Amino acid sequence: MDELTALARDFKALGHPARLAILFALRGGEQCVCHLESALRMRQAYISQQLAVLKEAGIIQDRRDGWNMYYRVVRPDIFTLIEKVGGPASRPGKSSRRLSRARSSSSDCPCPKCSPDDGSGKRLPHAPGLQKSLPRASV
Amino acid sequence: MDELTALARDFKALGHPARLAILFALRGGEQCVCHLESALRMRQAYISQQLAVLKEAGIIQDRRDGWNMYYRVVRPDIFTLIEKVGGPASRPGKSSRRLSRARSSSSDCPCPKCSPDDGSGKRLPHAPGLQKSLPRASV
DNA sequence: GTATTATATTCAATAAATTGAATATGTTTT
DNA sequence: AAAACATATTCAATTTATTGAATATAATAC
Repeated sequence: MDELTALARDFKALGHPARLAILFALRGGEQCVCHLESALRMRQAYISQQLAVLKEAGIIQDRRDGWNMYYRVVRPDIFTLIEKVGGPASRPGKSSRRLSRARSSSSDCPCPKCSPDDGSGKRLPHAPGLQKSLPRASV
Repeated sequence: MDELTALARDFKALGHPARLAILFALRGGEQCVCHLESALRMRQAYISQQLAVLKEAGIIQDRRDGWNMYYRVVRPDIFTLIEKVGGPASRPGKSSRRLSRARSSSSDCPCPKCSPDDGSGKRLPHAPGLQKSLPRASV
């Protein structure tokens, strides 16, 4: 690929507020999706989509551990980069709630990293997930 | 505007190979559009469009001098930035000719900066520019 | 096995970016 | 004034990004 095109592709991957918010959330190290869901107050599917973009761009990588997928930034220069453009850019928690809500609070992430086994193993079971695969219109 | 959104907007402006090529061409200082046209081998209208995007993003500013518009980068941090991500990124002339051709060669820019008065004032007059404003369909 | 949990993918509708072509605007020259 | 020049804008067609909703997949618990 053209060198300028490759560079432009990097910038394009960074050119989205939700993706930047995710990257800021990953500053301290790897995090699972459910943690991002809690911390950023975005829907799970939406986060997964944006993570896929960042992964495709080679900025992050993932790792599975049981139920959880942990994502991490594999190009630390990205952070020095972000600070370069934005000036301070050092308060990840201040992401506004423009994006749709998901989990109720930031302390709501059930992954072993965020809640290192508090004894009460059960967490609010939600509506039984019956998922009948209804056939789609043929066109 | 949201801080992340503002930052994302900056990155988005950089997320295009033609705009990066323009920025590289402006590294040495201000240049007129006709110079960019020659140096980058892109059509004039196309360059103007991309310049407008960069200007809108606050990355460049312009200055008129007689016939010519001179553009300059008003945020030098942009360059340190570009080198950060792309690695070397130091040969602006290597831009591939994926984009349509315009002037015949790089030594073809007629602005006073590039051709500081060579005496032979005349340069290839092209077809007489008759521009009848034909009315457009009403919808 | 089934149910549950965490995450990913697909679909679809809309919005925005890309880019060539045509034309308009502003400046200088004559 | 008109002509020539440098640059900007508009239009339109196409492609790509965005994003909510629904559903699928993979791992674990039972």
